[in-house]
Amino acid sequence: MQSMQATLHPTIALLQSNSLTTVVQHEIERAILAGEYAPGSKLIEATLAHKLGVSRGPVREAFRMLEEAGLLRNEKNRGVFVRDIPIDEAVEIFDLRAVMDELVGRQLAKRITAAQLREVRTLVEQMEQAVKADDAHGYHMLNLKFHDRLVEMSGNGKLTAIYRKLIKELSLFRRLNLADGWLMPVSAGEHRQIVKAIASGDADTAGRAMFAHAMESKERTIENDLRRQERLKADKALAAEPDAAEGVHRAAR
Amino acid sequence: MQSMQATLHPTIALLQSNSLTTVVQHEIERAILAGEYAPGSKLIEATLAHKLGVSRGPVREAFRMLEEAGLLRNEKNRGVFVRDIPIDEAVEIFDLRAVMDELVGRQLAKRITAAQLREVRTLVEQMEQAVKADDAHGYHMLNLKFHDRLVEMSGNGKLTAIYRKLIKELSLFRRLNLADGWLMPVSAGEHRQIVKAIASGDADTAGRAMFAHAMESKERTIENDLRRQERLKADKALAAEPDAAEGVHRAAR
DNA sequence: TTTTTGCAGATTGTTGACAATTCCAACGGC
DNA sequence: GCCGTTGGAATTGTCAACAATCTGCAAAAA
Repeated sequence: MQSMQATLHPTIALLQSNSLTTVVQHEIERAILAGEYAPGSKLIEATLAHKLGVSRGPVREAFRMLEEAGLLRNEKNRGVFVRDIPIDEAVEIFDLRAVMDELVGRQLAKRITAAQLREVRTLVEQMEQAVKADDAHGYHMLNLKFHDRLVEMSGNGKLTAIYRKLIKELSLFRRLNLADGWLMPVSAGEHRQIVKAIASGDADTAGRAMFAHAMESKERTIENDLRRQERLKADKALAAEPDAAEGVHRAAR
Repeated sequence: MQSMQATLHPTIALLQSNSLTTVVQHEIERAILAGEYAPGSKLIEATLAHKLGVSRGPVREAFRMLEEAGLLRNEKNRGVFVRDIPIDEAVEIFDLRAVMDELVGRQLAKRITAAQLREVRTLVEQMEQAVKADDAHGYHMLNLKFHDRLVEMSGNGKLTAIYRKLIKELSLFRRLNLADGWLMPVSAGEHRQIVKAIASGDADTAGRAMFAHAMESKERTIENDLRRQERLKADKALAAEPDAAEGVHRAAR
């Protein structure tokens, strides 16, 4: 009798365990992380409900979940908005991630298996190929996967869950996106060091390598944001005096 | 004009920013943390809605939030239950908390103010008085406050939020409650050391002190759980052979 | 011109009704 | 006695309607 459960068609099994609320939640989360809704933009219950072919109830419940997950912000009687992470919060997240990564490194140095080591080495090689091919997007994806796998391999489920939550929130920090074309080779070199330290079995060294790597990307992000702020200020000054520098190509709006 | 906002009566301001969902969420959370709903017990939408004088909608939305917050667990078509944290997850949380506390210690060593130092010293003294008075409950409350204040003083909002979330989940680890009458004096001594290390301004020492303290309570919890498991097993063995040891006073059921 | 007031449309907050599912106990066949 | 079945009760999932609130604009007042 119970064995029939296993033979059910995948689609049916999906509808059996997922309520509409869950489906809606995942779809909205996917869309947000894919950048289909920009940070700060407003989500309208009725519109989404109609688009997904459900009533407003499940949409509202999904909103409450995503709100608690840190992806949406709710203003009573005004609506829900995609959250926009300010630079200060991003920095806080980086500090937190650093100590979490340090723990990951320490744990992995002690308990990583040969198969897992092969897997992360493959990822590092793929990243180095992406650097050679100047494929920033591919590199970014591999980088995310590399760190996600390391955290998962640490064996601490709670840590994994919180790490992923933080990464999702970080992706709402707009200014991050344009930062990664920068110093791919440096980051790639650090990855090789990390794997080496973990493979050596030295917990302290592995922890330090992970911590340092996280702090590096924090510093890179801060610098990049400063540059960005300055460029924006300069842009504004130009807009205030439109008679000067007519031929300069500027961003639209 | 805008200054009027600030002069609003507190009650009005409360109703203005809190929807029914929010109120219900906080009430259920309070009840859970106060132990009014035991871990594993089921919460019925209609019952709660009636008790709080609202319809099921807000209750369901509050459920989704508390689910995401890790206090409730949802089984489709079967209902929501107060989560019961298994020992393995509790251990994971302790490891996480340890590295977070280490970060707190490092940050505080650098940036704690004189006023803040006075405040935590007062808390330590109050804890020592609780030890003398053999007031386990008072000690427990002060201990929670002591650590919460330290985390908050670290100035990292994200860390504070996650720390509090973890503490709430830990409180659902039933077996914890009976563990604290144990070694209050030891724990109290460690607190004094922590404050001393922070006051000295040495980041490494302060971090280590915080880390070590967290690990100590982890070990204490594990030991206590082992003892508990054994006692339970012995109890079961007795129940299986009811003819032996008739006069022994045993827990009901 | 500037500010205020009033209204209409859009959107969110809340509710009660209905559909789908699970639970449980009584029943009957083996 | 044991197992599967079959009702009905309890509970959750979903929906559509209504109430409350906000937004933007246009007309009126200063």
